[in-house]
Amino acid sequence: MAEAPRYDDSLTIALLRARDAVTAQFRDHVGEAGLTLQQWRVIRALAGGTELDTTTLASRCVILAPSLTRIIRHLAGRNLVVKVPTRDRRQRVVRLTDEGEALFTRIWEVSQQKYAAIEDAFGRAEMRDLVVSLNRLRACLESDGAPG
Amino acid sequence: MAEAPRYDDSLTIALLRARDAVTAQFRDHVGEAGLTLQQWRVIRALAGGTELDTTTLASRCVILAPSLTRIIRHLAGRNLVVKVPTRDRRQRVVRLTDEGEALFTRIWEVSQQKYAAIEDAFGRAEMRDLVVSLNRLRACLESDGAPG
DNA sequence: ATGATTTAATTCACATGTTAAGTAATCACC
DNA sequence: GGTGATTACTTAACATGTGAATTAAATCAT
Repeated sequence: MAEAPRYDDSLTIALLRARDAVTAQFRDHVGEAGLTLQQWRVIRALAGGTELDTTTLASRCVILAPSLTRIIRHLAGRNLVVKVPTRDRRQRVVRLTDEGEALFTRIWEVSQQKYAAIEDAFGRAEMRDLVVSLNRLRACLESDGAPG
Repeated sequence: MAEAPRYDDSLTIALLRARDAVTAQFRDHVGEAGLTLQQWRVIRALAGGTELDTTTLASRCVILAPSLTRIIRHLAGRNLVVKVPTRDRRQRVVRLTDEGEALFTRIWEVSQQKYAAIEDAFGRAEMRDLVVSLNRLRACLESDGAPG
């Protein structure tokens, strides 16, 4: 068992590299608008007048709650999102401002093109299969199949 | 829970979620040994007496150079890695100490079991296909197929 | 050799990841 | 209708992600 572990085939590494490669396609464009990719995911999730609470936003954007708190504060400081009053005052529900919607629209158009370019390069069917496979992997693990 | 707007960049989200699900399988175990997952990747890459410079290490572990600088400093402070003298004195080549190798061995055994459990849950063939697919995706994007 | 250029790594500044602890509002229940 | 548990979020503390600037050492072109 002293054999040096093979590293290149590792699922973890493959996931990290693939994620890096994909996000790299968008980072510069989003960055030119003064947003990080995480901030952009939040903006996107709220586009079109959608109002969401922190927990739902965190889940959809795959961002942990403490990070989201900071991101929301940042975006609110730039007047891109605003708080929406709620019945349950523990919840923090936000939506985009007009300025936020405008920024979304500006970024979204090019972003879509870049996504389409990835589909073209990799193949539409293969990409759909890949997403299905990734989601199945997640389902397997989250249904408590693995931890020893 | 209201209607969820479709995420057209579901690939990004799927990658993030899958990565979270996979890393979650290892985080607790590695954490009990006092390591983060990134620190563990470094230890793992150096296991078995391997000597590597910062650039190679960063590439194999999918960690950016500035992060790696801090991680190496941290691990050196815990006496898990040491610097190896080099001809080119710009390079920083490191290897594990005996203590580092011992810690690796201790974690590696259980880690392997957890990895096998993932294979069992998801399917060995499917997992191999998934890794191939992820690597092909990366190859497509890095060969300059997409950026506008 | 000398200086310009390139390379390897680090530092800096800020944003996010991650866990644990804290706070305030709601809920369950008697 | 007040008390304890739960929920939703925030803060705090530290580690990493990220891009730009910096330092130090090797290489290159005269």
